[in-house]
Amino acid sequence: MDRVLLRRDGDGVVVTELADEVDGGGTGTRTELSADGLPAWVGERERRGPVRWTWDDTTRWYPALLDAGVRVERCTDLRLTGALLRRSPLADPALLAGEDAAGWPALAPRAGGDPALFPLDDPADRLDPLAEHRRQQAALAASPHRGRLGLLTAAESSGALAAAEMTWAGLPWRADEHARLLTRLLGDRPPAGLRPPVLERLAGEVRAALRAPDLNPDSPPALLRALQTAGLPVEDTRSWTLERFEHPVVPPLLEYKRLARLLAANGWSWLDTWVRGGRFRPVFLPGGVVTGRWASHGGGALSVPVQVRPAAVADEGWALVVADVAQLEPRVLAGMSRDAALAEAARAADLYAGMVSAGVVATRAEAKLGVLGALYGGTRGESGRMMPRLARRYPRAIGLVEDAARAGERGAVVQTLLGRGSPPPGGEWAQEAADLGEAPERDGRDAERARRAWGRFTRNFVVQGTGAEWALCWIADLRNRLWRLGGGSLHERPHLVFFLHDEVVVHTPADLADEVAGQVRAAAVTAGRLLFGDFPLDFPLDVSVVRSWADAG
DNA sequence: CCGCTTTGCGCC
DNA sequence: AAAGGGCGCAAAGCGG
Repeated sequence: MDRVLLRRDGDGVVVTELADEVDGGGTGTRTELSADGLPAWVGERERRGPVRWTWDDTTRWYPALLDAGVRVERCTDLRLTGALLRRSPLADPALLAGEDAAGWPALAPRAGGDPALFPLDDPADRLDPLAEHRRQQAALAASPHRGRLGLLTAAESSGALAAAEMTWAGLPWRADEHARLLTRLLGDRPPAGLRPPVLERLAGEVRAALRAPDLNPDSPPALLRALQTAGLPVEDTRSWTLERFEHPVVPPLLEYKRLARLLAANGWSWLDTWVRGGRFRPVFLPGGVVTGRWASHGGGALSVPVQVRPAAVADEGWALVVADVAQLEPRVLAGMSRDAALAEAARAADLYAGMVSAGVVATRAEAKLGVLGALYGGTRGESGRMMPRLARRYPRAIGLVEDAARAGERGAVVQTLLGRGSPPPGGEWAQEAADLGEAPERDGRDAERARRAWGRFTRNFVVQGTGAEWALCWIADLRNRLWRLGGGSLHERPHLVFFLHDEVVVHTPADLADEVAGQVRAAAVTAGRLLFGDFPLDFPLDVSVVRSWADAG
């Protein structure tokens, strides 16, 4: 595989052919290009044969290439792979140290919006991508688990390409459908600063039921006081708290909260801000979550409510292929722990049903509670009562998450199957996480509680993180399969438009939709093999071919 | 007035 | 005895 390094140099670009071997280390042909000339050069080189483009950060290079109609097959995103290697217990930190090494972890992705290829004073320009590449190759080569880390870094980089392409293509979004939906639920769009009619009516009902004529139901403290004055013994105003009470205020208040949430999160101003030219274009941030899940920026992409999904509609003559994995995390746990009994339950399309038929638990609900408790560290109530039974029937799986929890409690770092390391306790991420939670530790009990909380985090980390690795492999393989299905440029072929942890949406010409569905399944099989080899484990998908996202599932 | 924190809720 | 993971976002509240 040829490897070509790109780096900015003043107003231009320096392109260097690299030898892929570490020791070879030599650099070959060096070409200088203008920024304008880059896309054509990349496109031509890509057509000539397989290349792994090596650059500091995909968000700094790829959007401009896509705008110019150039799609690349593979890359190394040094920002992302460096972050992986520097935190991985499978890589030697000494090999990653160097003069400009400190700048790499600090490098932030470019959050889009700014189409300029070369912004002024980019901190990335003070970094040396060739030196960083050599450090990373050395760390990979010296790792006792070179294969796993190599797969992980390749998958992470593919994810960066997929993420950029998804933002570029956008999720098809019918603003007219969305507006119709809002009007149906909320009434006509009000002038700025006023409530829509339906909310105004519900607010009136809430005020009447609480005998609080001036109440602003959007203010939690005011609402709490009004509820308490009306005799409701509540300590907060959450919906699930209110649900427990029979009081005339509850139905209109719950309805008010539901609709106020819709207005605030996905109302008319969301539409104005985030939908342009029939597309919703969130920015996806691969590796944005410590576990390896993606984060997102803009428009709340990772929590598009079911309520507004009717507005995601394929173009005329096109279809959406929506696919999600059933119970990804318990299946991944079965694979990484090589727990044959849990894998056997996972043979069924519904893992929880598989547990029932194996006689482990009596009902599906119990199975789900027990499994979620094992993944999250829930030990209270019914979830906790299931644990001994699960531990007896699935000793390897439960043992793996228990070990991860104990490791976290004693301050050790844990890792995913492919070697992503958990953040160290007491480190930056841990501080932020703790700050969001409780007050500083004051005594032994608080310290003990914090240790347990960290154990729950590391317990979940190994499973959530390995699940994210499966999903990365899935979309990386799917991305290439989709490219081979069609012809023309990216937006003329079937292409990914959305990804959410264990779910993908593909926008495709309608006549290719069934083929796309097949490729989505084939990619899932590939992902399972890449992570778990020939360990017998199913990842059943729920795949729908639909016009609107709302019709999936 | 701004910027940060808190609250609550959407997704997995 | 108690013990539920990860995010993003908007509005209200609060302090400077």
